[in-house]
Amino acid sequence: MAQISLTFPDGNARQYEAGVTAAAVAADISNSLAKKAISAHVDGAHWDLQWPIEHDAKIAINTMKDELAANELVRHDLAHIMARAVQEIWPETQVTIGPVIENGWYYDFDRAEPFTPEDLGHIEKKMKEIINLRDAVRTEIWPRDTAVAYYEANNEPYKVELIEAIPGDEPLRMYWHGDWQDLCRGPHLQHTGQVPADAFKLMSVAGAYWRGDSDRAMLQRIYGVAFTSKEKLKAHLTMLEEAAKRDHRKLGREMDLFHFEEHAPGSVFWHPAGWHLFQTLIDYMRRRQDAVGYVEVNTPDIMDRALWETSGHWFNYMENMFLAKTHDERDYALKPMNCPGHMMIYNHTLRSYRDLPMKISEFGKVHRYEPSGALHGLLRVRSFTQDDAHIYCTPEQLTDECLKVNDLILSIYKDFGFEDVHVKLSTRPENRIGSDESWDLSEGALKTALDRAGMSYSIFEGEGAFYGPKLEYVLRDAIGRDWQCGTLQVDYNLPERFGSTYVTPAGEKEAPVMLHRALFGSLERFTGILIENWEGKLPFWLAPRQVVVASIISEANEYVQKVTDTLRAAGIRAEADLRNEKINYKVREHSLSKVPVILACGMREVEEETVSVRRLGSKQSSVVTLKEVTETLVNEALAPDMR
RNA sequence: GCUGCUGUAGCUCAGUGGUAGAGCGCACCCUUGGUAAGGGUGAGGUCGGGAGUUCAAUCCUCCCCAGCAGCACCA
Repeated sequence: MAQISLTFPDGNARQYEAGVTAAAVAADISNSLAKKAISAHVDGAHWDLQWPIEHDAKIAINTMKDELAANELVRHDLAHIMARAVQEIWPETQVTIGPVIENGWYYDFDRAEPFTPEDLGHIEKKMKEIINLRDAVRTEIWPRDTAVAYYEANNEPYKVELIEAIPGDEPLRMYWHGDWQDLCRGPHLQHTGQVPADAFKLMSVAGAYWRGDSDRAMLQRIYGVAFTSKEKLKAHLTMLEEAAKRDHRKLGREMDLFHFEEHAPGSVFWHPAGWHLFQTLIDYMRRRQDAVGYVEVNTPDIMDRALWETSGHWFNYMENMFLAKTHDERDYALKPMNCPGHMMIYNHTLRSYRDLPMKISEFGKVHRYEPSGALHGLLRVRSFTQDDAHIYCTPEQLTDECLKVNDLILSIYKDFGFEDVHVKLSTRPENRIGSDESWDLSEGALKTALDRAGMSYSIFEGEGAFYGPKLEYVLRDAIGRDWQCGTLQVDYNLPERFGSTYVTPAGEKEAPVMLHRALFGSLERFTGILIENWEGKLPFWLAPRQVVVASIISEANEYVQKVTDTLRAAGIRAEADLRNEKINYKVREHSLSKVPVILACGMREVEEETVSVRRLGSKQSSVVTLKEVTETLVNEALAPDMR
């Protein structure tokens, strides 16, 4: 028997016979480790304790204390245990796939009857029974024919399809949790009792397409969350409750920012306060763009079909477009993008290389007929305002311009408190226009710009727009959720389709390259993200209602009005609250609606020409002079780029 | 769009085969109160829309619309 050498994390090595299992290695170290062991890492690969090790390797034995490995195993075993529970309760149910995801797992089932919320309770109970059985987990590698025959005999066509999709040279591994069997890559725990029975919870049932394909069967997916301890589960559930409190749809109502109506699904009715916030964002962006050479334009919302045929939208984007036919049968469409309008402006006169790069911006309201199920508050709407711009430049200027956009976008996100930004590069999709050469060039330009900026990014093959590849800027908010906002796209196609040119130094006409970019992305979405990120407690400069001046007794009303007028004259958004209510009541109400500053005035303040300042989130108040508070607030009201 | 669930007063929700209720909010009155709900009175609803079953539908059935969760799609 050949000998192999296994090196432990502390640098020591031991000799074993080839084919030794990680479990045997653990047992060789100590009995207690053998009991506590859950898996191993062998040369960095997550390794089932039952798998044989054939070669010299680095090895580390994992216990429940190794959080990453433990979570993966617990969640993966729970996926199997849940599938077993479901098949024990409803034997006619077919199983498909059940992967580990962030915080838990899911498993997709095919069953005629829908699972109900009550069913989840029954399944959970059955799962706990299975865990208590402490059934051994074992694994084998099967020949392909045997596996296919087995699943055909058991009427599990989904599994047969899965096997057929696995490359022929890959071994097929089977796992058993007790008598229940599943095709699975592994690794797994040693017995079901290793799963903490009190640290998981089934969360919800939802539809999901087989293999993620909307043309295929709709399965039923059960989601679960699981951790290594009851406390961690509890912490996760608490976090979910916190996230629910931040829901911008709820806060939008409480802060009286906007609402939706069933006759305009996916379109926002902005209330005065919400619209003020929206305009504050536009003012800010307009200043930032003015500072770096953009010019602002405005183009029509409804344009003739012919324009959309030229741009390619009519044939490539039709299902997302709102159409408008007039009584005389002329076909128009509401713009789903601003680019064709900007092409008209670019093309309106002869352009010189001296005009480039030319940066045309527009706060353009676009309409897209999104699938009904996609709508989600402000974050996914059917009519939205883009902080859109198109940069026309020469091929030589392209990379530099991409870099400038990248710099601007990062600087802007920073002003809003977002420093954790991920970039996704989406490359040519199947449904596209333009030559492969132009796609090579545009994808290359984006990659070069990212590399030069030293940005890390992930590539999403085939997810670009139909006219060009795109960078997507994804923001991570205060509670770790990701939101796609800004975008930068390179386009060789539209200038060509619209016959756009510029005159070169040599007097020849050439086609410019075009960049599409949006930094907030959608003002609606960005507003929603800001609300959630700050839990409605917006920074002073963004808060639509900045100050409420509240009287404590009615004798102070005149003074309250004077304070309010003083602040308003200084440019602060202040309101007087002279209602015949107790100060407790006023404080509570304005705190709930997230007004950042409450200034209370009673007779003391009247006599001393002061105000009692209470900041949102603070339980304390401090008395300062009217002059002083005005100066402080005027300073705080400045946007970050004005300071 | 797909699967499941939901739709009752401005908001949050209870309720019933015999045409409706609470709390908050709103209006009015009393109360002038010092930092997260003072008290009283009152006004608000074709029970999402349409059709069907029934002597009778807010409730049961079907269709449509909208919302929620997830999937698919996306800024």
